[in-house]
Amino acid sequence: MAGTGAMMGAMFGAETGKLLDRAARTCDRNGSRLTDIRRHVLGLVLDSDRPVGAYDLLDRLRQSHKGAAPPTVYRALDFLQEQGLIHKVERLSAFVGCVQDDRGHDHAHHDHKVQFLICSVCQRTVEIDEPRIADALEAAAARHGFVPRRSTIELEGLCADCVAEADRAEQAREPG
Amino acid sequence: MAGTGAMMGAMFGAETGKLLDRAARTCDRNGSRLTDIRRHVLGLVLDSDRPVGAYDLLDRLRQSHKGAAPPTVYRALDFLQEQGLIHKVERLSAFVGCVQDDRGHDHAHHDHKVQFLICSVCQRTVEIDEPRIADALEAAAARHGFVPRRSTIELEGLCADCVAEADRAEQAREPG
DNA sequence: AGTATCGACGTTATAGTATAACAGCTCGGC
DNA sequence: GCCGAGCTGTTATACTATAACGTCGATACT
Repeated sequence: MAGTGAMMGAMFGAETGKLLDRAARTCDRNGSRLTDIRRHVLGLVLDSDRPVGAYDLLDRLRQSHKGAAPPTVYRALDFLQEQGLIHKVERLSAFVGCVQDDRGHDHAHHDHKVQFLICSVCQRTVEIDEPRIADALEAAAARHGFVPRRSTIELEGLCADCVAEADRAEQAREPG
Repeated sequence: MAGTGAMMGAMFGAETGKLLDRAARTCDRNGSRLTDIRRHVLGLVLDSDRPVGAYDLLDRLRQSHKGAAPPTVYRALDFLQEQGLIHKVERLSAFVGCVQDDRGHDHAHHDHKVQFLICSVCQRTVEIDEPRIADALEAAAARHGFVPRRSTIELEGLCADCVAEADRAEQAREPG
């Protein structure tokens, strides 16, 4: 019986496990509690290779937490967003993990400077971090006397893989 | 009985009326039909000084179109977005008008290069058009082999008016 | 130990946003 | 007149999110 927290870790792969441990340390530093449910939800998000919707998470969470209901998962998601451990992709109403380096840059600042590239075909979403984009937006805002708080910068289109795939399909139809 | 279309125009103010006529010409040029319902929904959006939700529009639409249901308004909204006559503000799940100059710049291009400043307090939302922001985002996308289609660039914060209001309230509490 | 408090969670109900599916109608071209 | 395409009517339902209230357990202070 070497601690239930450690048992939870075993439910995810090694890679995810490392990230979860890192997240736990982040929460410790913030004086907040990464409970079993929160840790589990974070694990589910991290284990996915694309953004996950709240009700998808709920279905998966129920496999281990029978009593889980929508508020269960939304509360966990709210917490994880506050900790900067996940982000919401607005266009998809779905969530992606964002576990930084331990000594990673200031999250409070980082949090509203993130950008996403969202593939319309495969839904895979990558986070990019080009401060100049958010900076340009904030500069424009300042010219309107606008005080910024949170930005949503998302670009929907085709990822490199799906472009290549589409090209291949095109070639097949018109081999000349 | 001088045409029902003209009668519809009378339901909105002069300013909105002009924009509606302009929108009608845009649709003509595109070979698409600005029907009564679509025109009415566009008028309601244009008449509001802040973004309007679909079900708000539905309530208002029902005052003249008794049988209107959610699909009625969503269809109109889809059409108007395709025509570039309105935009959706993702953070609010609400819609704002965007009727350009008659000889306005290319809409297909414009459409995915728009940015919004959204006030958390009063909800008023202004559209800004800083090509450099969208350009920077697309340049970053290109470096990932990503082919862009539509961007969502929204900044939530406090508009100049609400900042001033907040300052005044602050002064009142601490007059020193 | 007693107890006040606070944060997390359980549970039920409901609000808010959006679309599926199919039927009927109208308008313009033939 | 008839056909086809596009627009609308209608019903039902899916999906996303939160309100409201009760319980429980850990913590800290007495």
